[in-house]
Amino acid sequence: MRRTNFFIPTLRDTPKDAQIESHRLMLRAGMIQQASAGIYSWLPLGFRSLKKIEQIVREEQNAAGAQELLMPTLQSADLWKESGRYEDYGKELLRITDRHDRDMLYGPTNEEQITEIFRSHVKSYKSLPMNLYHIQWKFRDEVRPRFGVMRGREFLMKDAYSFDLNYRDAVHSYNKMFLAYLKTYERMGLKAIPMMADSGPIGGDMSHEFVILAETGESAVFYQRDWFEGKNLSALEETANLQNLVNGYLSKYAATEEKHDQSKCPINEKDLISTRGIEVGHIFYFGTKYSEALGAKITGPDGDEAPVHMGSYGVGVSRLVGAIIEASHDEKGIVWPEAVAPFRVGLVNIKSDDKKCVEVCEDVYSSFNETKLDILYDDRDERAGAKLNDMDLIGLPWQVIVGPRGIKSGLLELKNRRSGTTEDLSIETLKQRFLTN
RNA sequence: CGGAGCGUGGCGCAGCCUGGUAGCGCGCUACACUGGGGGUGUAGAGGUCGUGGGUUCAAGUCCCGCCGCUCCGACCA
Repeated sequence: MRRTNFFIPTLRDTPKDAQIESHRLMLRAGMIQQASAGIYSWLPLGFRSLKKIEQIVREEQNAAGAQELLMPTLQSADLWKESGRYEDYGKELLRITDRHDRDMLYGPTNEEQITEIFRSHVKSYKSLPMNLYHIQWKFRDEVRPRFGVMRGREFLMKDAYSFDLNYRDAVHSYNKMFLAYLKTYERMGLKAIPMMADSGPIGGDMSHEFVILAETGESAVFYQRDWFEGKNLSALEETANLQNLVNGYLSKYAATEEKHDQSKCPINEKDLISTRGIEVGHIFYFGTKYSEALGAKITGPDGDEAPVHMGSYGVGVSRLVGAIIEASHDEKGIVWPEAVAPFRVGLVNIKSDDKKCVEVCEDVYSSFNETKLDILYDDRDERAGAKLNDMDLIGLPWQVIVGPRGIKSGLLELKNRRSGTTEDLSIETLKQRFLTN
């Protein structure tokens, strides 16, 4: 993509409303624009990262055997009255009335809807296990939205719902999701810790929050000092016993503020790290809470009918964009992990009226494009400083810098955004580095 | 929902106390010089001062209502 054809309204000044670094950077890098409190438009650059994150979530859900579908954002209130949550959910639920004066709501979550789908089609244990998910916009009318997309009112979330015959099978489904989550976050370059958590208004008795550590995180978290030792996700292959794998992750102490009680904590205070974290996923097993309320019953092998056992599994997709930036930035701007960067490589022409520089840039640009490798070519007629600062702000993992200085000896510069290290390469070496394999 | 604050060109702000020609920096447009970390000069464009009412000869400025946004707290993916 050419920068002159790609809308990135970067800001030099920091908008005063932004309070935390990820929010400031998203605004400055031209990724989002606030539409109203807690509601954002995703501009092209932000949209690209959002979609990359969404796609990783999707791939890992599919790999774990979940099936994607899509449920609407607007729901009839009827099902919610049936489950009792229309009354219970309180003011966070955005209630709407249509022209016929029917009660509607903008879904904050979809347990009722998915249960309705399930109950009208699935009657036998032979169809189980089943896990259905969608990636859809949700709305929770937070009293006080803040921190940009990390705590918006409208947000994009992946929510999966598992259906099983009994508790034992449900735990297996839960474990599969548990491990899928670890893989998902790892692919995004994040270290997420599963923590014992409260299940909140969704209800249930087994629940974990996936938390990434960040000083500016919204909640206090506690975990054992040596938590990360011996954790190896590549051991997550299907060969092993799922429960053992999960147990391995849960063997060391980690809990959110609500669940943590120092007086009852098995870990000595000096071996415990107290910091802050951002919740980027939450999984629940809640048994038959909704299936009973909504009459989602299945017939077992013994011929008896019983409510299906359910779990739900959320990933805050839009929140992750902010969370990743919160966990990965420096004083110059964003530092994207490669898998979720809006573009993998940024190409900077230092001297845009130099014929030779243009020629080399066009060469690099077209050969990267041919292989569908994400590249953003800053072809604007700006000063070098402006382009380089912008590139650092946007935070693409690699910068290819083309200027007259290097061109003389047939070299261009490759800079790693994270480490800041640069090396001089020939065009051919550069192409080989990125375009092979 | 309790407490606090802010709405003035695209962004950041001054002007309000003490009423009297709407300003600054950045950005934007054109041209020239310039060209490896946001350069310089010249000439420009751009504002219903959130909104409705009131006081006054006169309101960005004073008074009242409303709306929006932000911060602290309580709450949450």
